[in-house]
Amino acid sequence: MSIVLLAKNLGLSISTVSRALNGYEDVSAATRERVVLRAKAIGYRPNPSARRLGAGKTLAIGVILPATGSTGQAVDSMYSSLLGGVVTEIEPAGYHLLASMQAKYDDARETALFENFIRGGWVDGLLIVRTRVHDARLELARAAKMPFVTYGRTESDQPYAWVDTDNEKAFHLATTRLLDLGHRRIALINGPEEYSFAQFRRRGYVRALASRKLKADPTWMLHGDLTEGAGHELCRSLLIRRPAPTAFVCATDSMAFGAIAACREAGLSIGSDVSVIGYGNSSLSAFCDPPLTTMEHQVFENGRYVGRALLQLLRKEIQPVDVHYLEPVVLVPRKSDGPAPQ
Amino acid sequence: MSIVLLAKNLGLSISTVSRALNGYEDVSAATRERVVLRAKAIGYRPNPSARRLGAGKTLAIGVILPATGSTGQAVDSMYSSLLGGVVTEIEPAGYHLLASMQAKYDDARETALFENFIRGGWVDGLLIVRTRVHDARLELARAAKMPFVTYGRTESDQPYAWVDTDNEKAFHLATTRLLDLGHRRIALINGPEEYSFAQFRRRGYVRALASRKLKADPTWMLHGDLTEGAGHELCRSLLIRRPAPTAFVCATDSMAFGAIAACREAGLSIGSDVSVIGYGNSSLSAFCDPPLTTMEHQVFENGRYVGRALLQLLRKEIQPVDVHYLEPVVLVPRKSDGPAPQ
DNA sequence: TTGCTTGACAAAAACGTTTTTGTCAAAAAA
DNA sequence: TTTTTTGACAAAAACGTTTTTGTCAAGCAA
Repeated sequence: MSIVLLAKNLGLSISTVSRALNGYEDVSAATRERVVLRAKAIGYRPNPSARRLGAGKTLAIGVILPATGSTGQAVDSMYSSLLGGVVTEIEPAGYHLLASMQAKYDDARETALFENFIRGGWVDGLLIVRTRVHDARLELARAAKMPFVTYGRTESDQPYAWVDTDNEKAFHLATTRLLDLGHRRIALINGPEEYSFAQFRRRGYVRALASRKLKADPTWMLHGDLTEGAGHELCRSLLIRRPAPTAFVCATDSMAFGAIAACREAGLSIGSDVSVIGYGNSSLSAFCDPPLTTMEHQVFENGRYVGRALLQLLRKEIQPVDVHYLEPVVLVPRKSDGPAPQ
Repeated sequence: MSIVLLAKNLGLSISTVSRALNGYEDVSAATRERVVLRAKAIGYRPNPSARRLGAGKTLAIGVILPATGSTGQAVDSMYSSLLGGVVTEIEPAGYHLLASMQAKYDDARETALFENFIRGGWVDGLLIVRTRVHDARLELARAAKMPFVTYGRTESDQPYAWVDTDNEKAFHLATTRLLDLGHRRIALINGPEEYSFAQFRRRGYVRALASRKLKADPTWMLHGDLTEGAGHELCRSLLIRRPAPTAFVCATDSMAFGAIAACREAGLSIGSDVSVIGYGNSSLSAFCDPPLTTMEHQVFENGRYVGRALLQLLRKEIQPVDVHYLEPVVLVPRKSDGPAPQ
């Protein structure tokens, strides 16, 4: 069922039918309605491939999922929600999400893959996730004149469209909370330092300490991947120091659970001997023992924001500089933290 | 940089260049090599849209992610890994993954979306996830003559390509383990009953009981969504019964964590007063307290299997009937289960 | 020599749209 | 009345490939 048949069926030209369906003004309202009705009646669906070729658009948004973990086989589950939000917004506009994946962290390979993806003409726009402090992907996208939105900020001398969580505020909040509880030996169990979110978090932590005239000890700010295993390992390495920390701020709930495991193994009671704060408000955090004090993070909603921004950028309704959305972060107090032990 | 320019540059016809690049036999080896080299040198990349239109293929595999939860905003994080596996396999073959999403469970809307997706000519093949006992999507895909692989089995009178986990075996294994530990009052905290995996799990559970001449009590086989909240709620409703269960087999680790929370609230000691077994071997399960006895589930690897099967189906190298992969399941013993209390 | 096959390439059609340009009557302005 | 504008549609070009069909010389068999 092509547009040719539909046009024949209506006794109109192909161009009129096409323009009627696409809402152009040089088609009378009566004709437009007739076309739309008949199209629906006989089940006409424009062929996407032809549409793409004709219009020079792919009707797709691309995303390259970063694999994590040493085997490169795990994908951060957060992305499920993020992409869900993006799709929710772009789908009604006729766009789809084209997902690629970077099998394992490897800078040269990633660049090649990314380059091929954007220069190959697969997508009209791009979602760049898990930004690094210096992120080559932005240059590649710009060079290809490909509209993009980053999820997370990065260092760039030109304006770019970003959606991010207020990581600095979040960790300032968490650290301040612990300081208010009387803690003075607070450790930071952070994510990989090449990611910009880790830098923001560290900054929030350092600022909070500084505002109480405390100097952050670099050996108490550790980095690891965002897993229970890393959280466990890093926490253990901190607990054997003397004096040991009395509190831990962790980059993810997963890391916090790992840290809690390490504390328990050391015979410490969570929430009294030692305090742990996570990040993400995972569904589990309310059900573990003790319930985890953590920070709320609306990933799905952020995805929706990203989707809307991308659509507007594609339509040139806005400029990259107009997309600067910093999600506010809320602390969810539960039972994994408490007053500092004497 | 179109194929026209490349052809001109080489002094060859467009058709010869196209056929050379696509490895046809009616191009001499010398010419083919010359074309390939020159294409690389001047950075020629075939335009995907034109390729799709010309060849009548979309070079894309479609998947519709099911949203879960009452708000319809959560996407099961398992899919990140599954899709990661799929992409890993199809990417090198030049295929991409087109992800759509069903915003909220709604049968009519879902069918419409699915129909549009496959009839709209967006994809060459389909991944159907989270199969239901009776799944209308298979009929739709078949009617559209769209190759597909399901992740999970379903009831169908025709052969179809599926990849699934041996849910029945898994729950037989878990239940038998609890029986061997002396438990006689074992409850099943299952997933939503419309999903076929829930049926298989129930079957495994019932069979295990039957093999010890025990009859499964229907009121001890409960269904809920795959969250901590549901696990918590269901477990609590079971614990107030007299006699109460001494063991729980749960459909996911998340549900198990919820169940554990409920047991703890009831003052029960996990692993001695009461036993809980989860499913999925989530990264957390090794780090919680007590470490969770659960079942290993290789989602990423299953995704790879799905990807390979889809490619072979598209190339007509195999038939749907040839794709019946049942992932074996392994029980990972930890500390959340133990001998039945006296 | 003649006719048939084969190897290697070229020409042209096809894919199904969108977009640009063209047409022509009716309405409006000069 | 004549010219210009406008409204509504049609014709044709363009998008960049793949696929089908055609060509023609060289090689081979009759």
